[in-house]
Amino acid sequence: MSSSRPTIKDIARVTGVSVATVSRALRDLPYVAPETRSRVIEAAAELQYEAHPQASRLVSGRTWTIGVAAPQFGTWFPFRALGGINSVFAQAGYDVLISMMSAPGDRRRFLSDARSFCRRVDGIVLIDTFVGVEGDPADAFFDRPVVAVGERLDGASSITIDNRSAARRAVQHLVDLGHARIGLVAGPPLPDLPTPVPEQRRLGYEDTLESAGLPVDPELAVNGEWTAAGGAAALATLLDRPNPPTAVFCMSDEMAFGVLRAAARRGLTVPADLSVVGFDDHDLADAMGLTTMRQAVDEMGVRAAATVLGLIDGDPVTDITWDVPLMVRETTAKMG
Amino acid sequence: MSSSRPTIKDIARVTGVSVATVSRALRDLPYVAPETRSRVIEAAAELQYEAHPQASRLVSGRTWTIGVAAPQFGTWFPFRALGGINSVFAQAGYDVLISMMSAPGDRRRFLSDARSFCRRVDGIVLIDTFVGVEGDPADAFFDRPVVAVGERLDGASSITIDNRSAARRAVQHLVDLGHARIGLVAGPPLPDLPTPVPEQRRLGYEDTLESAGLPVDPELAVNGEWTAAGGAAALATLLDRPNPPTAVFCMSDEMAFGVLRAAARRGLTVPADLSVVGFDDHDLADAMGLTTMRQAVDEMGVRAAATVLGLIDGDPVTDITWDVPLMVRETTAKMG
DNA sequence: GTCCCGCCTGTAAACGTTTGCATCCCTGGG
DNA sequence: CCCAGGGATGCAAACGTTTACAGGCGGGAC
Repeated sequence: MSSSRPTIKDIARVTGVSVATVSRALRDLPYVAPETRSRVIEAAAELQYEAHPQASRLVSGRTWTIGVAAPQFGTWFPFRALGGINSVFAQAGYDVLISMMSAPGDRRRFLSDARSFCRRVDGIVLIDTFVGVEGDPADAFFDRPVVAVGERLDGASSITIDNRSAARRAVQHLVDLGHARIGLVAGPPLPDLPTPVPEQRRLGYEDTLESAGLPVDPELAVNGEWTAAGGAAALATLLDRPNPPTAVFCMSDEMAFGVLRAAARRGLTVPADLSVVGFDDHDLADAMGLTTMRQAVDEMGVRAAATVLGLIDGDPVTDITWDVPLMVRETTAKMG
Repeated sequence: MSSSRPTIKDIARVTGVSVATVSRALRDLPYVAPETRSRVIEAAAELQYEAHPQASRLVSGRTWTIGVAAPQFGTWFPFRALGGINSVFAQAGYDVLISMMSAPGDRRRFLSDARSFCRRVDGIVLIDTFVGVEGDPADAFFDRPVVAVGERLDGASSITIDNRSAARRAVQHLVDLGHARIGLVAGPPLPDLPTPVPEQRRLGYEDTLESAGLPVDPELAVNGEWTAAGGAAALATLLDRPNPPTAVFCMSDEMAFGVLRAAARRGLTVPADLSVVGFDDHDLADAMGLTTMRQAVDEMGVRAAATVLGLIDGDPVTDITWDVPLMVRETTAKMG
């Protein structure tokens, strides 16, 4: 009784009104006399009263919490998105509960526990979880409003980019500079994460070559890991080909960084000897002078969060396609 | 009644026992007949029953949630730590609630709302929040077990590194290679985040110079932002000095990346013309060949999480100092 | 002077668990 | 044969809110 936190009853006793009135006064509900309300608010401030979250959640059903599911590949993309997402929810008074998928099997586990996850949250943001690829709509997994970032999902709002078109434009940039032998540093399909992204980016690459009348040479496309080391290894492979490329398109900036380094080690100057374009606009891309396709991940996160709040308020489901502009910097130049 | 989730009462009705027995059976408490227990478990599985989190939290006081507070400077450090932290808690059946501090003022707000944050969690992990610098112990803010990563905090367990000693060893490495003019690319104090880290690293830098009998030349120490661009700008400044350094120690890897790029632009070869050592062991450090001081952030996160779980179980408060080994790679070489 | 209606307030029933306590039954020891 | 004791179970009271419902009170319309 001494040190424990004050309850709504304490406020009621102190102010001489009922708990119902206190509850109404504190939540700005109508039908409370102005003078009563201010007395209650004052007493609550005095006693440093705060409603017990679990109690109010139990009865009202609102958890004032949003769940965010994110993969842990790379560290860059999901965290940036999380930053944007968090800022909106913090502002709106929501807590953010995260479910990170790091180990293999985590994704499956998340999906099978999805309904239990839903009970703790009022809405859900999915980052690159590719829930829809199995063909089920959102409500097969979730009974809360859902926004998917990175994929379309039936029954959920979505924020996506057009990977194919973006890749097309990246490669077109190289074509426009006069390059005819353009390599592809591709990321492999991810184990445990059925993403169509690598395939889309590859298709975009091929689209542009074909429309430019250039041959699609399988020798010029190599898979590396989705890391800088993978990019470096991939470039090494490309440069060992009998007829190496004069430019490369990398499916991610991290791979592009590896490519830049591997090129330097081989004594090649970028962009004089080799043009490089990446994908993402990684935090370091600007400082590295990397030409790349810009995904404004934090802004996408902000938008995703706002969309969830809208869904909770009854807004209809929407699909948003995000613009991915080409950022020309210093790793691409006219063919020699 | 039709579509809503089953409650403990439904299980009780189906199995013909009381709700109390169901509750005990499902939580592995003693005093339940083996046959009763299995009947209950079976029925629960059949109906896909799961206890309502808010209800059980309300009465038991356990939230089965851990709060993690992290700054958003850089994107690398806190997210890596979060990965490690999350893996442990997921394993242990805890949810993870995050409180990211991105905007100026967020830190103060977090601290003033700390008690309210506590009500939602059973324990707290603080990443580089520097709560202790004001001189108050942990229980001035929190009434839950706390583990601080990156600082010591009275009344809380902690996982820290010795920044001064690590910086000393980084610079000693350069001294050992024969360098006599060693630059410092320092990060500035962070607005809104009273961290002693930059000062400690600077002191370590000076320690080594002094013990090596080298002058501490203020011309050789410059502040850049804690970014690659900041590092690049800092190096440019250093190289414009009348008597430029032959080696630099950078307070972070991101700054070091900027330094590497700025060096290349100036036509300097690393490490032939300039040795560079960083601090952190950023995800890209290995691929970039950067010599650096390794902070195994994910492992620190794992340890921090395990420590919180220990505190919840009644373990005593402990302070752990993490080892920061020098990773010699390809950006440092013998002088001349 | 009534009546009606709308503002304000209180009473009490949820919400779905956990848990202290009482009860019942069965077994084994005296 | 009785009684102590402990395992198994049920009853009911919490936990701290929100909210449906029922009044009470006052003022304006008639």
